[in-house]
Amino acid sequence: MADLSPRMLANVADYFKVLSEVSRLQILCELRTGGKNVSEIMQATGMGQANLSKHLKVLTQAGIVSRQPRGVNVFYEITDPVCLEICEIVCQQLIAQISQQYQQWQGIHSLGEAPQKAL
Amino acid sequence: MADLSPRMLANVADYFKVLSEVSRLQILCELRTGGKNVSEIMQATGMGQANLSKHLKVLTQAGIVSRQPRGVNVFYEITDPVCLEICEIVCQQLIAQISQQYQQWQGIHSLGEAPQKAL
DNA sequence: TAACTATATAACCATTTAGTTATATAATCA
DNA sequence: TGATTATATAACTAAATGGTTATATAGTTA
Repeated sequence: MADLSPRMLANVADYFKVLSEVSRLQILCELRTGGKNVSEIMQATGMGQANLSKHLKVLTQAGIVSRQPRGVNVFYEITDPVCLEICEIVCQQLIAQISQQYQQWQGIHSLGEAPQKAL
Repeated sequence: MADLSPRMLANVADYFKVLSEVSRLQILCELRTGGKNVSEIMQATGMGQANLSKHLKVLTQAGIVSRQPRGVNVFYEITDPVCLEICEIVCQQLIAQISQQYQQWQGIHSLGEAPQKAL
């Protein structure tokens, strides 16, 4: 954290809040491989139309995706690669946590028992 | 995002949710330079005692900080450097966004006007 | 053991927000 | 222009959550 002003902390918190909903992460997952219009995202995620529209608005206002009307459709695209970057980092961190917990569990249960069995 | 299972998405969302509150970011800021006990964090942040205790529980359960009772006091410490790493990345991203917006604004307002004045 | 201090928890309130339903807007086509 | 389709918005409900106050717990000291 380069800047520690309350203002900056609030902005960082807001950014994380946008990424703290499964529905919005789903949308970003679908857009990873390229932009899509609303109907395509709706079909891919199975979300309701109004709900999807609201989440897309949140992502757009956060500057994470861009909105481009194209005739009848509206095309959304990820404009902030950082969001995917930090998702990736968090994924790896969570996997590391779980792996670490398992190793601790294994260590506890191998005391005096047959440790090779678990492998 | 390496894994895209709904389970993993939910875990990622939960991780971001922990970081999506100013109070918890404040706590992490205070712990950046080293562990502190509750009283020290309370004084540094000005948070209420019960409120602080709840936030520390959330951070602990997320595996981001560790809890170590030491006599009467309880010592908290960051155990997950990834949380600071991604905060830093988001900070830089937000600064880049604002800088970019300013340059766009500047571009618009320099059309036909004296562009050097703004500098 | 009693008093004191540090921390955690319970109960409560107010606010926020995700999802749904219904409606509005805007573009296309007949 | 009217009908149709795609997207956005308004209104509402239910659930989650941050902050506060009061109380409980646990370690320390007299």
